[in-house]
Amino acid sequence: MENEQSYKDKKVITIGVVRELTGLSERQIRYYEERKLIFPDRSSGGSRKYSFSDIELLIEIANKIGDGVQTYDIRQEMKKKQIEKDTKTIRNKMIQGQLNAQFGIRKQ
Amino acid sequence: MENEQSYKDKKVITIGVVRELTGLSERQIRYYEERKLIFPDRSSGGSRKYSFSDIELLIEIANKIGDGVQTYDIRQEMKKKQIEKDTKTIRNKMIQGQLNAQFGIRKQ
DNA sequence: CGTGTAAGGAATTCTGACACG
DNA sequence: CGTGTAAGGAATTCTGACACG
Repeated sequence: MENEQSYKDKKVITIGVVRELTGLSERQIRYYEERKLIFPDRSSGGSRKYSFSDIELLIEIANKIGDGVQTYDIRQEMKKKQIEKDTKTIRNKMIQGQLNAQFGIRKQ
Repeated sequence: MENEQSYKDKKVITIGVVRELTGLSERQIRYYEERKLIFPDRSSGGSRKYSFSDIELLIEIANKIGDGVQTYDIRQEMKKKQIEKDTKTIRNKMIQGQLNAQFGIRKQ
């Protein structure tokens, strides 16, 4: 659950390769970043670095735009999903905290 | 067994990122290719592209060189390993062929 | 709104060679 | 043998802007 994901989420891919892998133009890829849909890392020189996850996300974004969804709405969707995810994480942490406090049970 | 590996073995990483990830110099990385220890893809423009597997292999190579092993000997080791692997693959295929011929058993 | 494009510059990468040892 | 380096050039990427609609 750590080593597997380390490949998928590691931001190491330059925009040219992303262009090839997604079929999108660099203009499109940069624009989606401008609209806060995607968040590449930067090299020391300023080049964008993407992960495989980012590439999958870009393809989803492009599909939605192809369906007529606007970037603003895509962003709202993503925010909502993120909140759901965070909520679950917090709930789990609270339950874990309760268990620890009462029984000292701890996940390995 | 296909999608997981597709990330690890996909050659999408430029030499600069490989340098950062391995701590090796570009000179070293290119030299190991010259000695036939590593085989990056090339972009249309000629830039080298490496996979995460390549990065792991580069680290192994560098460790061996640090131990005093010469590139030629590392190459022999790698060849030997590859032959063992191929032998196993061929043996499996032959067994599979026998089973198919006699019983029509087929792997899904 | 989402995308194409030309512009100019900076960062990245490439090859072949000389150097050291 | 394995690696550093300076050299010159080519490929890659960056930003800000104009255009269309």
